[in-house]
Amino acid sequence: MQRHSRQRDAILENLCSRYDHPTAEDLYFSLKPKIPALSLATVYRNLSQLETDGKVIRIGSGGTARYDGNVNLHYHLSCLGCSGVVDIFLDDDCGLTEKAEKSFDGTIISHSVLFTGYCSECSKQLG
Amino acid sequence: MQRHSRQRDAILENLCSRYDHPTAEDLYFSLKPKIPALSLATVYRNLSQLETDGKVIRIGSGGTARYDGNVNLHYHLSCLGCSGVVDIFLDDDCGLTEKAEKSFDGTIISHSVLFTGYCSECSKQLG
DNA sequence: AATGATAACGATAACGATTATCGTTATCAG
DNA sequence: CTGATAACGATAATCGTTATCGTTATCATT
Repeated sequence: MQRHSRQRDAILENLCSRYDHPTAEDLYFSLKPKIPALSLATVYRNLSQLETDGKVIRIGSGGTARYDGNVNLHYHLSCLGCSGVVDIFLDDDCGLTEKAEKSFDGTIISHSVLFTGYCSECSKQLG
Repeated sequence: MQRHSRQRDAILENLCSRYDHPTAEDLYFSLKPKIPALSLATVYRNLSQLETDGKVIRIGSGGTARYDGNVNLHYHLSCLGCSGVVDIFLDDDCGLTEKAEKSFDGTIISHSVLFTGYCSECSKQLG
């Protein structure tokens, strides 16, 4: 039985109001002023719970995990310059799931695409 | 100046001869009998070197990284049942890179697709 | 073949992100 | 209002990975 919690509300609300794919620690420091008693463990706990509830997406781009409050189908680019993550919106999923299901014998539930390269700003700086 | 090393050869050879996407530790234990003095640090060191040399692919599916000696374009499925990783071969990349380049202002170097679901064996068991 | 510079090694300490523990607090059905 | 317990905060523990450091192996140059 899942109970209501102010902390979980605040975490989800904060995450959904931003588009910079914060880490658990980013969220922690962002919420600390509003909820001084907040613990980092609580942020991790709730992020993983929100993920299993399908309300949040974890982007496991190596080292530190980042989170996204937008659960609609879209992809990400991990920038080699600033090591940030930016959204990549395509019109469709290119039929990736159907093609994959034809080529193998198991069950596909979801998929994620992670591009590697340089974001708009870092691209300009490199010329 | 990169020097030759028996350990690196053995790691690459072992990785390329198998299709189970082993972790660094898997490779370590697999090679230990043949090279008793091998250190786990050496395995990590060489895997990351082989990765930057483009001879190996790191699959950063959350927790523990797995490695793939097949550097040709193909994708992976992370099985929710056995938590293994299996290959997904598609005929093409569905034009993913071109579509993404049109929809955003930066530079794309590569991409990876990770499907989530159940492998052939785990699918059958679930019926 | 011997030499010397240094890349790579092995062992292990350090690191950092995440998870587990545990006593306390907040939620909520009865 | 009350009791059961989900969730909390603080912090210790875990675990994959990286850094350190003294030693060894590689290899271009004698």
